[in-house]
Amino acid sequence: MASYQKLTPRSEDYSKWYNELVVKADLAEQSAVRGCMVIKPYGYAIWESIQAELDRRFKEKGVKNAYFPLLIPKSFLSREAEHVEGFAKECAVVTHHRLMNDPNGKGVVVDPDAKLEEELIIRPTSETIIWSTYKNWISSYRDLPILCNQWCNVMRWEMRTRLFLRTAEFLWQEGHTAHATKEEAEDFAKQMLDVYSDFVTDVMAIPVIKGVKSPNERFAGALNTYCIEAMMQDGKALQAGTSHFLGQNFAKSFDVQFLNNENKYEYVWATSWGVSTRLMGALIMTHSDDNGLVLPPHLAPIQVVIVPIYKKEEQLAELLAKLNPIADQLKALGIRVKVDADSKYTPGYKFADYELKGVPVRLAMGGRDLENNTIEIARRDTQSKETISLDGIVEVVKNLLEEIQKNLLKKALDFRIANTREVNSYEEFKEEVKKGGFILAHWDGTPETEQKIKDETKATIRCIPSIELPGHRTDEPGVCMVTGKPSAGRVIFALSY
RNA sequence: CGGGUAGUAGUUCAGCCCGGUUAGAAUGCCUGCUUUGGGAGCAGGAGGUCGUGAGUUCGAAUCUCGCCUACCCGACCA
Repeated sequence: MASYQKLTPRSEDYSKWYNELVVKADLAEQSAVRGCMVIKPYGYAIWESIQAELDRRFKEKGVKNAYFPLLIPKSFLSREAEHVEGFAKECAVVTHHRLMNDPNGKGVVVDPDAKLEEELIIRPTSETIIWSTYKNWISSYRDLPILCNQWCNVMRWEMRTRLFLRTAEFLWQEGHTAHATKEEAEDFAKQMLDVYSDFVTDVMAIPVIKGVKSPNERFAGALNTYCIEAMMQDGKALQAGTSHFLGQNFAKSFDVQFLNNENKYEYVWATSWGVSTRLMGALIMTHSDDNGLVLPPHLAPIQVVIVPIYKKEEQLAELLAKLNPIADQLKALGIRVKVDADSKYTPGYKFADYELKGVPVRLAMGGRDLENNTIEIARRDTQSKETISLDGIVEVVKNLLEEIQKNLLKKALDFRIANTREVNSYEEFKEEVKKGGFILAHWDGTPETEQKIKDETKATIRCIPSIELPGHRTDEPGVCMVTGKPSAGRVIFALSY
């Protein structure tokens, strides 16, 4: 059960607040293995909602789910030069296939005779195993496009881990598509970014900026990485999703060619795109407050909790006679409702606990309400509550859920706008970066300059925005704040997760 | 992976410096009664090989070393 202790306030220690919230809201906890988390039922329910909604949207694009193996032959990774360079440092490697009793002691040890001929790596991403497979699936332009996605776990041996934000093992989906033309592949990568952007905005109520990654931040092996970037409450940026145009890099590395309608061989064009359990971190750090989690209604496992306040069993029966029909009507509208008549906890305890868990709307009814034909309705996002007439309560709740959804998005967007600013000199930039938020500045487009800025300020280019930002023009030319060389437009700099 | 800090009941922590009764507290948990409009009260009860493995010692939660895990700062990264 939840602890009585309050969360560390965000203003005191943001990082501590986050860590405590994840555990106390019952989302996830540490496991015995470094960097690997246990996602608890309440947290997993949220992830399942994310999965279900995204999966539906993928399928609308014609994407089909499949499954590729966890283990990848070590040699596959090195087929694509940049890819191996990007991932080699953080791969877990399987070297043996058997254990044996320790001949001089207790327990078991690795059997030295069971060494694998070729070592296997645990997938940090699946491009290589998938492209080695696609080679067998593709021979003609009639086989294209191939649009596959898999929901799975991957492992990257991280040095410094945090629940949901950066774990050694994490859950994600990875889509991998094969196309006959460059234009089609590039277009598909952008379409999938739109899917992410719409989902994160409409369902998670997190405003995002669509854009393109600078070369330094590009996915290892991609020609272009499109991304959505969100701003957390502490002003740091978080990459919420990426979609890559892979060109023909993997097709060439794995020799995947098709015969076009002129009977000529061509290499296949590829994309890959993914979002991970990191979205859970984005969700938490966008909306939640010092009292706990705040969930957007579209994603909340429980959207409405109903708490009867009673003194005697007879009174509970009387209250439930009123409350159960309300719950049924809400359920009939597809609203996820929980009636909590458990006598084990007092109403006050329940109020605090459901706030910690982020339930968007709470209804409470007691003796006074019975007399007056009223009910108390409280919303999690603003922490406000009022007592209203029972008449039309179902409609009121339904509308309130939508209002909360909108309000959360607006609040987050207002915050982002308030913390986005233009900077023109590098001196000013150095000062402004420390304050957090997004900084729009001119950059000469070279990796060297980007690296210099990163080394000196820790800020990186989050993206070259491809959408209009409220109150700012980013597409006007200027001069690089560092080198004075020409710049095509402003890019977004920030400290990031 | 480097530097720092920490690990004792489900949880938060005291005890450790200065080794020596049966290792404590709060909270949570279980039982009963009583309560229930913002984390209720009383009574009783269960719960620990002190992260782990070695070592020092007559004796280790306490001293030494290795390892594991977490947190903070770096490097790296979704």
